[in-house]
Amino acid sequence: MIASETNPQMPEEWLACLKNHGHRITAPLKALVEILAVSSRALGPLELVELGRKSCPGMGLVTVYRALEKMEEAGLIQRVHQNQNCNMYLRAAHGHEHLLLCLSCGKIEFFSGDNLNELIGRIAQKSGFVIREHWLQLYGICSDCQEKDDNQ
Amino acid sequence: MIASETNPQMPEEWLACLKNHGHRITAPLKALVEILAVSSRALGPLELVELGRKSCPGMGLVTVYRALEKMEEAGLIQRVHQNQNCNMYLRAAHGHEHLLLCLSCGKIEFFSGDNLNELIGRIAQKSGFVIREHWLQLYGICSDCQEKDDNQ
DNA sequence: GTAACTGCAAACGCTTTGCACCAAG
DNA sequence: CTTGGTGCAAAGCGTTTGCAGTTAC
Repeated sequence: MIASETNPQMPEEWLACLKNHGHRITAPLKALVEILAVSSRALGPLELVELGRKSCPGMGLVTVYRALEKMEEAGLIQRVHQNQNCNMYLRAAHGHEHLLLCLSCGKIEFFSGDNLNELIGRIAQKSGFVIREHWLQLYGICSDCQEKDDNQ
Repeated sequence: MIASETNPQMPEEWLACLKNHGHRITAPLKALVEILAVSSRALGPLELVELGRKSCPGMGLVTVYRALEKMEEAGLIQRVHQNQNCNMYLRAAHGHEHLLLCLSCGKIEFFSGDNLNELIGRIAQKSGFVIREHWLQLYGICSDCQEKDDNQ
């Protein structure tokens, strides 16, 4: 099972978390939470206003930036780094998850179960570094996009 | 042995490579190559102009951007992604190298010898993705910075 | 000699800040 | 009622583009 299967109760949990962090639950924030909590793609500020305006017309771009700041600080979302755009956001990893990104459609799944301890120990010894964290991402083509390619 | 040990002949090889790509070898380009080919830290445009002006006074920031474009296109440098700044450049990885970054001083070493085939195969099977590439980075504290911390 | 490269200045686009009004609690 | 949040407009900042002069080859 892949961990990115969406959990329909998540938006409510996000709002509770944001409330706990001292933030008010406003319509724009709620709209953005409902988008980001279930998105299987990383989204940038411009996409987020556009999507957000569907349920919250007139939402300003500035509000998106401020909401992203709050959600990131609350540990709900993470910035996704890709070759080009590093300003896209996705729900934060739970525990020891890493990202698997589709190079064609941008879909992202989470995976876990890497065991890098042996490698990390070896590199630490060779380099003299004390290793604090690691960052692993896999890039490929998701099954939907493979089918699309086959049909062309 | 860590692969980032600098190779003194590298700047000349970079210039030959850039020439092969149809670029003229000018003073600013040469100065920037001499900096980037041997740097053990990722450098941003502003740091690069500043460093470049030591051997090439009056160098413009625009020239740095254009030189970076050429070097990246020629495969000589890569963009380094970090939590904050994603606009810093380092020599490109040779073959199957990955990065090991010092969180304290920014020093970067290359390492190789990861074996993720088993993991990649398992994730491919579970997710249905065809995996094309992977991206692995380790973050830690280098031995110099460990000593500094000890002395404080 | 010619075309690519340079540095400057202006333009551009994304992000942040200031502010008056609004609304959550 | 209080104060954090909103949307607008303006400012800020890193990057890109246009251009006339310069230089590699």
